[in-house]
Parts: sequence; structure tokens; C-alpha cells
Amino acid sequence: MSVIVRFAPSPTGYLHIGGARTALFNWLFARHHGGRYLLRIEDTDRQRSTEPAIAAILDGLGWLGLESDEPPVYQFSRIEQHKAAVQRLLEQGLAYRCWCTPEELEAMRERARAEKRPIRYDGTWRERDPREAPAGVDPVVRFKAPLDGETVVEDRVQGTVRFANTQLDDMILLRADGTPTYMLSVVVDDIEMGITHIIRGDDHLNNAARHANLFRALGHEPPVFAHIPLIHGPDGAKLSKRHGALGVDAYRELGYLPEAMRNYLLRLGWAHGDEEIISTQQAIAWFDLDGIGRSPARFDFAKLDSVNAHYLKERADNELVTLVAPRLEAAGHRLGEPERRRLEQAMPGLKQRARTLVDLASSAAFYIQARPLPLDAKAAKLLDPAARAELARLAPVLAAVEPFAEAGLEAAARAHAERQGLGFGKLAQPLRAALTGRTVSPGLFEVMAILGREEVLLRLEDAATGRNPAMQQSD
RNA sequence: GUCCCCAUCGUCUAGCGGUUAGGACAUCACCCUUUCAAGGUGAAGACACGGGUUCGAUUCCCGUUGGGGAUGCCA
Repeated sequence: MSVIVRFAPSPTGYLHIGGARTALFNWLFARHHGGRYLLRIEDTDRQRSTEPAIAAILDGLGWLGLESDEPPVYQFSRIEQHKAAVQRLLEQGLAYRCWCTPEELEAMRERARAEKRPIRYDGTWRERDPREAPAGVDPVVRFKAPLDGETVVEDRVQGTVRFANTQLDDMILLRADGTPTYMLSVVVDDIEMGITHIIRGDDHLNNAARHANLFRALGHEPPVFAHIPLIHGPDGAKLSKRHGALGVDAYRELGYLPEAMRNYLLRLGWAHGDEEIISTQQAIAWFDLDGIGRSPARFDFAKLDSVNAHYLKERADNELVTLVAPRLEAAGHRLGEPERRRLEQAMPGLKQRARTLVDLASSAAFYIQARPLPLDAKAAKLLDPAARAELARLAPVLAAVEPFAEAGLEAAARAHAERQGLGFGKLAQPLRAALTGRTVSPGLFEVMAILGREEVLLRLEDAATGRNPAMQQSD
């Protein structure tokens, strides 16, 4: 039997990190088994489903490289099939109409809470004669769940989970307005789509029991379940804003690479021995349900940063220029061909120091910054009168270096420092400040070689004559 | 309240009855060094607790505690 899985987000908000991981696991599972990975938009809640949310989900999945193998299924478009399924259940006596109003149900729950009883529908209309139905109330349709015994869910992650059927009340299949609920739609669609494995968040584990009963009522055995633990924030509580509960678009904005996100997310809840850096190809080869852990994980930006730094180093220099260009342009830099070429040359030195594309853009800016270079506070402090005078003396020495390349520049600068009776460090930091406007940068001679003789001399002259403005902001 | 799930370094995790409890991130030293990274070496750091089962429990069972989830005419 070929594997068919699905990711089934509801378009009521952005695609968050937990959803992204669920999608990844499904996608990897399908790839590993040569099966199909489908996307189903669970938009049966007409009130809360929105177009922008759908767009955000599609966009996020696309960015992560988790496109589905077939066009997405919009659940609401299958409403007729859902209704037909309910009709069959009604005819078979496996479902019934219930005329309780939302207010009555709320009162029922209140009472149960007050009396510290389990909070669930009491089955009022299960046996009651429909002829007693109150006028002017549109009924919902409820599933006739088993009253006793237990429902057993064999979960590939959580093991055997048993639910007493007294815990499972008669869930609503069709709302009073005739639209299907999630409980019904998932099952009908999973059957229709031929889903073989359901990999989803732990928060659905309870539902799995209800789903299993519905599957059987509809004449099918449930698929294989695998409920993966949820992702928590750094404090162990629910994921909250600023702590990872961001849309995946936010991660893109923060400068993370999709391959880094995939790797990090994969390791959140899944392991293959001690492996940490796992390429997508390798992940496909290795991914299995057995590797999924049962305990929830906390989201950790520090680890994500480190994984991202790794993948940044692996990216081709020209790709990084393209990735960083919009950020530099947004910061007000003009990027023509010469600038792009210079950045590409500089990339090997820059990328090994960056953890995110934000870092990378920030550290790359000085290469294409128009003169005179703004100085950050520390750099400005370094360029005191003595240092400026020293740079003025150094300039002609550097000007004479031929060719204007790393080795010769370094030899000349070191020789100069020695002649002046300076430690090289004493010369290097002011030089760095003059050339980059900062106290931190790639190697000085690499920077010089990339900037070129003319630009280096102009920047030195700016510094020597105190022409540089103070930097407005840190980046 | 009721039901369900979970529990190894700060974090992600390996472990699947007998290990000096391993790795990664973060942290701290030291090395390298023109700064910062990177890299190298090293350090510190965990089996929540209590009962069983067993010759032997991190590992199996039960309980406690602590987290989390569900309890919607949301998904």
C-alpha cells in the first residue's frame, strides 16, 4: 500500500512553527516512502477562515520547500459529500438530531462544572422523540457514540491509548446552519483522499478516539495515527509571540534560511542517533516514525542561530548576495553591478561570521557604503588625533604596494608598524575603523584588497582629515 | 473537576536492564589571532521524587509531584 499523508491547517491565522514542523514531518514521511504528501485547507469554519491566512500558509510552505504533490483541497468545497455522509449515518441510526440551543448547552456545562461532574453533552436528544422538538430551533446532527466499553487508539508515537467511551460524548457533525464541523469533515475527507497515516499535533490525540469511531461508523478502519508532541516556548509554557509563535514569514524576515529551518525543526522532536546537521536528502533517507520523541520540546533561538550559521556558510556567495540585497536596499544602499561584484568577493569573509541574513547584511554594508563612512561610537573613539596622524603616515606606504593584494599589503603594514615602533595591534584597530567605520570586520587586508587601492586611500584620507560623520544607528 | 499525554545536563536529544550516562547548542577557560567570528583543546553541567519487579534499574510497573493537551454549533 502506498503512503498518502496530508497536512491540514485551518486558515484562521498564519502558519506557525508547530504547523510548519507537522508539515515537514508529513512531507518527509511521504518522501521517505515514495508516497504522496497532500495539503488540505480546513476552512469549514466560515466565520474565521480568511483569504490572507490561506495565502500566508501557502506562502510559508512554499518558502520552506514543502509544496504538496497535488493542488490543495479546500475542505469547504466538499460540503456536499460531508452532508451526504451524515445523511447515511442518520439513515443507519448512527446519528441523530439534537435541538438543544447553544444557551442550553452552556447551562448544561455550567451545571456540570458546579457539580464537579465531567463536562460533556448529556445525550438529551439521543433517545428523545423528535416530535417533541421545539419550534423555531434548527437542530444540529450529533454522532451516536458508543456508551460503554472503550475506544483504543494505537498511536505510533504515544503507544496504545485507551479512552473510556463514557468520556466521549456525542459530537456535533452538522451545525444548526447545516454546515459540517471539523470532526466530520476530517474523517470524510481522510477516507476520500485515501490517507494512510495521520501525523499531526498532540492536541488531537483525544480527538483521535472520536475520529476512530466515526471512521468505523462510516465503514472504514482508521488510518495509522502518529501524534507528535507540541512545541513550547523557552519558558515551557505555550508558544507565545516573541518566543517562536511567529508566522514562518517572521523567520524569513529574521534572516533564517529555509534549509536551516527544516534542519532545526526536524531535530525538534525527532532524532537519528547523535546526528545534528542533517541535509534534506539525508533526512528523507532517515526519517521514520520511530525516531519521533514523546515529550514536548522548547523552541530555542540560540540553537536555530547556530544551525542557520552552518547553512549560511554552505550557501554560494552569489546566492547570498541576492538574499542580502533587498535588506541592504531597504537600508538605503544602492546596489549596482559593481556593488554586487564587490559583495560577492567579500562574501567568503562575511558569511563565516554571520548567524543570520540580518547579521550578514549589517556586516556587509560598509563594503558598499558611500564615503565618507559613518563611524560607530567605538570606531570614532579609536580615531583620536594620534591615530589619525598615524593613518596619514601609513597611507603613502599602502599606496605604493604593488600589486594591491593581501600579502603585499600585510607585509607593508607590518613593516610600517615596526618602523614606527608600534605594536601592529595599535595600528590595526584605527585602520579598521577608518576602512569599515567599525571595530569589528573581516581581516583587514582582505577588506583592503576587496575595496581596492583608490577606495582604501580615500577612506584613509577621510579618517585622517576627520571627515566621517557619526553613525546614526547601529546598523 | 474529568480524561489524555509527557518527565535524562539551562535547551534539543542519544540511551531501548549491567555505560566512566554519549552528542549538539548555550556557558566558562585556554590555544590561534590585526578586531570579531570561525577553528582547536578542555571544563562545568542531567537520569524529578517515592515505592515496587529484578542478582542489578536512567531503562519495566505503580503512585506522587511538576509540565502540557483536551473538555466548542474552533480546528
